[in-house]
Amino acid sequence: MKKISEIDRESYEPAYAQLVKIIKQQIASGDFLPGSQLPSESSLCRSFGISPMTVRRAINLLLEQDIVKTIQGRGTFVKGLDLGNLQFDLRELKTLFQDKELNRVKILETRIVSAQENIARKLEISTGKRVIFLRRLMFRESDPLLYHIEYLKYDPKSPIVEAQMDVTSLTGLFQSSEKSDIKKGILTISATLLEAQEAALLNAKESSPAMRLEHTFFSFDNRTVSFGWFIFPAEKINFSAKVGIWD
Amino acid sequence: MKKISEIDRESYEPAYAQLVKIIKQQIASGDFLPGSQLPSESSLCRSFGISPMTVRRAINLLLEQDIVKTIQGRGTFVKGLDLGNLQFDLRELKTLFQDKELNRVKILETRIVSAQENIARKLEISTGKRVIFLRRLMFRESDPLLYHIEYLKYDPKSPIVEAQMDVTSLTGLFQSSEKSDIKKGILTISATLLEAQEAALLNAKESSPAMRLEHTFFSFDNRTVSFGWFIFPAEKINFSAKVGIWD
DNA sequence: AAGTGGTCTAGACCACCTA
DNA sequence: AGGTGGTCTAGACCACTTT
Repeated sequence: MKKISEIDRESYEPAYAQLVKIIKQQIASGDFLPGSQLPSESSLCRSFGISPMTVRRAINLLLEQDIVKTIQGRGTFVKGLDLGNLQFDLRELKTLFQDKELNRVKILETRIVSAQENIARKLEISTGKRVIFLRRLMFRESDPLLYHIEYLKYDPKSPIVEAQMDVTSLTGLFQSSEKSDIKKGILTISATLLEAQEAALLNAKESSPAMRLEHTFFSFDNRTVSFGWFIFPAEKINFSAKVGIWD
Repeated sequence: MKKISEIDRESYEPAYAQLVKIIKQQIASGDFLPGSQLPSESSLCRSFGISPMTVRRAINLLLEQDIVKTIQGRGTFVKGLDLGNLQFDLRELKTLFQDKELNRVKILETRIVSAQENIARKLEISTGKRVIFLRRLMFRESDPLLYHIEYLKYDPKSPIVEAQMDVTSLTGLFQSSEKSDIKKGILTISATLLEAQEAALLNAKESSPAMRLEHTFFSFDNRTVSFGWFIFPAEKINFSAKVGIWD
């Protein structure tokens, strides 16, 4: 039960974080192979001179990172790779919206239209009702990158329309926007081909591959307030994810 | 400082999980709007009759779920939606590989070839060196769904080749595979068009949209062991993600 | 000075598994 | 019975922000 490494109590880095690092490093260097059992929690307490709660917290973090799995009464074991838990995030998109100066959003069209059948169904209203129709184009250094189409529910009785439009604005969505009227949303990503109009706007070839990110947003009373989709050419952006132990 | 709800100490559900539910429910029902401040941790301790560590754990979970943000010395605040932290997972793919009986994997080709320049660069070997070339097709109920191409580094001196092939098998990757030789991997998802051969195999039309999931895997000594990609027609699969508070 | 989040302790008790 | 993970306590101390 030798200590490979020790917790530095003077460090600004919390003990649990240090323990996470140590264990990850030991796994990465092959001290513990996938499938093998880690030292028990009480053993780790003794080895590192820290209390059970601190060890537990470190283990919980390793669990979240999908590096380890626990079986009550048996022990803690090193996991192998598992693509099923792979997660792609949209940080790349987020960074695009960070710098407001460099990246502008151009509103191509905004008007009130009668909802067609498919839109009405998505917004949970009756066909023909009025909805707000939006078309936006977003640039990265004057290069068109993202085309956005959105249908917003229009309620003249409670005209929070401007607030909705602000909230649903691109910059608002990709920053941590406070005070929004939106409680939840569901997004779906898929592959598609650029139509003529889209290709022209995005400065790309017609029928070339593109990613389509469809969204539906709901208000705090669980009613649909917005439906739409983003289109971006495949060669201009893509998403990456890492699995396993990266250091 | 009225209690809206209480912790049930008889429940099998841990106190911290119950507190998470209660706070989420209160936010979802509009008791705390985005931007507003939550009761302090000590206040929550008193209100619910639980200890600081238990409250802390609940807050940490809300932080992970991106529902709340904390500022030391100021308080805990409700966050609005933030698509920047949106995460897509491949659970849908994973479930496909769960039932081994229904979904079979057909190996179309497996042979040793000389590495072309681009493959050699990916595998960090010199051009012309021998690599293992694999082509697989995966079915969902006799419907071709996934086409997989992979190049494996071939090292005759330490012929762990079979182990590698097993590890890199589709079923192995999407289940929680123990004892793999792979330490980490990086995946990139993008949109593409089906080429003639791909379309024929996948029972789809040529030049129709498809998702491409490229992967590179590394061994425990940080050397590249595998490079390849999955192709699946857009209409047969897509990925969803939820944001905000869903219950 | 008082209130806030953040870390940590040194035990306790429970549920589960193996022997 | 003894070891394992899992939860929880009732305090302590610290860093930070506001008053």
